[in-house]
Amino acid sequence: MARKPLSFDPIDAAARQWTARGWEDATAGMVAVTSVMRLQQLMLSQVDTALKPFGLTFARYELLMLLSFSRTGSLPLRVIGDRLQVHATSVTNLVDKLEEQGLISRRQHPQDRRATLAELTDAGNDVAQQATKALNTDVFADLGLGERDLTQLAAIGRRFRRVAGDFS
Amino acid sequence: MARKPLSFDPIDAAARQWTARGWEDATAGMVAVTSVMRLQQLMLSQVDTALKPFGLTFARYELLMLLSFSRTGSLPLRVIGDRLQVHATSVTNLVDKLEEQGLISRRQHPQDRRATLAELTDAGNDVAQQATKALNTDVFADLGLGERDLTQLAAIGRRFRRVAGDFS
DNA sequence: TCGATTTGATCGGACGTCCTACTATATGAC
DNA sequence: GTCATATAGTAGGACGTCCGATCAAATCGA
Repeated sequence: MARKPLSFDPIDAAARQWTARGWEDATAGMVAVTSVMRLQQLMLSQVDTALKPFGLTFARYELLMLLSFSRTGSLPLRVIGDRLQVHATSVTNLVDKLEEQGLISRRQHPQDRRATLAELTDAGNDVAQQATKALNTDVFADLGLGERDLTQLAAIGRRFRRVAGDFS
Repeated sequence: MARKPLSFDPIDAAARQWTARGWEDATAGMVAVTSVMRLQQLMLSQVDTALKPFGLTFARYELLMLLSFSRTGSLPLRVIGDRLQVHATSVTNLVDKLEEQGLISRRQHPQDRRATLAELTDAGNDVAQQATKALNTDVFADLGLGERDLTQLAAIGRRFRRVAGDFS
């Protein structure tokens, strides 16, 4: 798990290069983007590790939870893609895998014959609940950041997502 | 490019579900992780779009810039992996592609016969400089976040990366 | 009503990431 | 000096993401 830490902050090193070359008006943006890239990598790694015993990845877990939050335990693939903010082909891919695992099943949409519903199976529901428990205690409940950092991170993220057109 | 925005914030919706089910001690962490995932997706998309005219992705661009910042324009693959915080196989993969594009070349390490150096070519250096210009003006200089948000994001990211063991 | 357009889902391909396994070389211990 | 261990890089495979193209079904417009 643990690779040996560097003796310096690589992003800070990049920032110094940026400034030294006269790109100071872009330095803050470069640092922000690079930081988010690394944060995602680290967080995803922690999450996937916690999910591994259940045969899940974060992407599959999110799909499962989305279904478990829905009224009927089923949603059209199109809606899943919208909510999860991923491409339609990614949804097809995830649904294929989860269906192989027996955690969801595909059904015909009653009205629209083009559409397909993904429906949670009993096994899928069980796994989702257990995985949530593990994820909450092993990762989400203690990320290593203070309450204040978490709040600010959420707020900044929300602003960026709104500006980027995720929601209005 | 623009998918139609949702009428609500999907992460906020998830947060309400979390709290409603009594997982409030994990809600803030879940929101932080999910936000970072989405931020990364959005930022990477913007960056890759800006880089596309140069035949580059962000991963390849970072490798190029790392070399351009080095004294000799060349680094052992191992060092590249450490700095970029990616797996050795990812480095091999990136170096393969960049070498095919003629932007870098592989060389023998003078001392260690196991090791390989990646060296920037003249073409690689040119592309890196042009790509940086585009990236700085098109993306980094105006992310859509305020100065304050950028600073806080960098600070929070730095704390998390340190706790996660990236550097000391 | 009937043709044109849009929409839902899938296939094939590219990309970057990780992991395990493997080879070759270097280093350390005795 | 020799053997055991650690390190550098690569091969093969899995995963999730995206894009472009495709096909069928729904919807819109004249």
